[in-house]
Amino acid sequence: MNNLHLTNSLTNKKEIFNPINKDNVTLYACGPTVYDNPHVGNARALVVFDVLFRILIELYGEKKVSYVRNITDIDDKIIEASKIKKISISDLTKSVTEKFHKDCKVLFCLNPTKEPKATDHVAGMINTTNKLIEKNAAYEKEGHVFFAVASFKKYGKLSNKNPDDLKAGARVEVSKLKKDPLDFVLWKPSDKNDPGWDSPWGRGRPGWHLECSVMSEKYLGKNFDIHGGGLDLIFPHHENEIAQSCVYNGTDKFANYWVHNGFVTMNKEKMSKSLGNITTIEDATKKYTGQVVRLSLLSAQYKQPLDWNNELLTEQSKTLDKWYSMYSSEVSEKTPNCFNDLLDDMNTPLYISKLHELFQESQKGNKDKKKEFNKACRLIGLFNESAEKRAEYKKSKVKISKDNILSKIKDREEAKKAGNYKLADQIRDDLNEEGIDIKDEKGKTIWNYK
RNA sequence: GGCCACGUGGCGGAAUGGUUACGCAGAGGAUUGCAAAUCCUUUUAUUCCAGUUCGAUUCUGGACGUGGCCUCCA
Repeated sequence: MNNLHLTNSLTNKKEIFNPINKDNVTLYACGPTVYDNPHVGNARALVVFDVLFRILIELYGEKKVSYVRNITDIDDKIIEASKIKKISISDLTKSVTEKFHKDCKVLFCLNPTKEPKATDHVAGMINTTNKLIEKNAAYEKEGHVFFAVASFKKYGKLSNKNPDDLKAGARVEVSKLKKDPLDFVLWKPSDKNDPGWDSPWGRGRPGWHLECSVMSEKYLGKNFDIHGGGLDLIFPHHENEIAQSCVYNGTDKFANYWVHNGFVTMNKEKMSKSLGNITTIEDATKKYTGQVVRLSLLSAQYKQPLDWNNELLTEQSKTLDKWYSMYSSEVSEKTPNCFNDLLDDMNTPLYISKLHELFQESQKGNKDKKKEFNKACRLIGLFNESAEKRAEYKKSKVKISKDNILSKIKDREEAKKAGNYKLADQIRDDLNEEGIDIKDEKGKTIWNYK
């Protein structure tokens, strides 16, 4: 397989990826709503699309891929959170955005080409809303503007839903202002104290789906290659994006490929804020390293569910420890053979199995394989910190001082010489407790931070 | 209720119409003062039923089970 294949949610089939323009391959991924600290579920989407970005870069070249990931900094959840936390909206969004950026860095995600904010694009959203009204695809009612779903015939194609079923199964109270229960809001009025912008329909703020349509068009064009996000965004978010963009653009083509990642689960249940079963990225990367979290997130194929638990993390942590013994700054220039496994719908587990093979061969002294191993690790965002830096990180978790360690090791060596193995073993056990790994190799004591 | 995904060894997790995934754990061996690390060898699996087929874990149908979407969510 030398072509990239992706499962397209539009068709539910694995398809060969053909970009519209090989000199500018375009990827849009839904970014965070900055109202609370990002959790491991958010991290999965982040890492999955980072890997896709890296694959595209490897295939088409760094300068020929445009990756846009938005930041949603206006939303009802943000307003609510700022009231609960009693801090201003701008302080809240600023601090959460900072935290998000920190998490991205810890997870070794590349910076997207562009990271637009919703609040910088309100004018564009008003403009789009106006056009949709002109086209009779939207209507104003008491300061609200709704998109009329009936104006888009293909509504429901992405999420595999037919509008009649949706109406029948409606579980939410429908606003009386809507002509059709499926219609969704493009613009809504803001209370005096809530953030708002002046518009032809009064002071208000945009609905959620509109920003992605406006920003993707601005930075990637009316028709672009890949749109990604979590499985839970398919309906209604992405369905609504498609509807409003297609009607606005007067086409039936928006993103050509829709890629959706599966959920992170806890005890088989979706990790989500509303269920309260979340682990923040900050906590996860504190306890383990960012790389361990990253490798764990890639241990299942992106569409499959991924259960988050200690066993997973400790296993990946062990793997990375092992692998780091073959860390090298000498990296092969060639694309490794196993890259093909990534091309096959990002089959990261299969790719990782090849990393194990390459590791074994490099350990046996095969220098080419070692270079290839190092290249292959970097390709999915591993080995981004040197072995020394990683050791430093581990050192920070150990309380005992280096001098103390060295002196204890000296004591142990003397005890060994004297044949006092009981004492020597005791010292080794003690150091082990402190987080120091001791091994005797060829008569020498080798020690490492665990 | 509608729609979707999934069900592989002790665990995680790929693949495949007939041949070892891989990792962790377990067992045996080499090595070691004993360990650790490493290396070698090795045990264990395709939810159930029916069909198609020379042959199905893989394709088709059904049953059961799990999870998800239908409301904010990555």
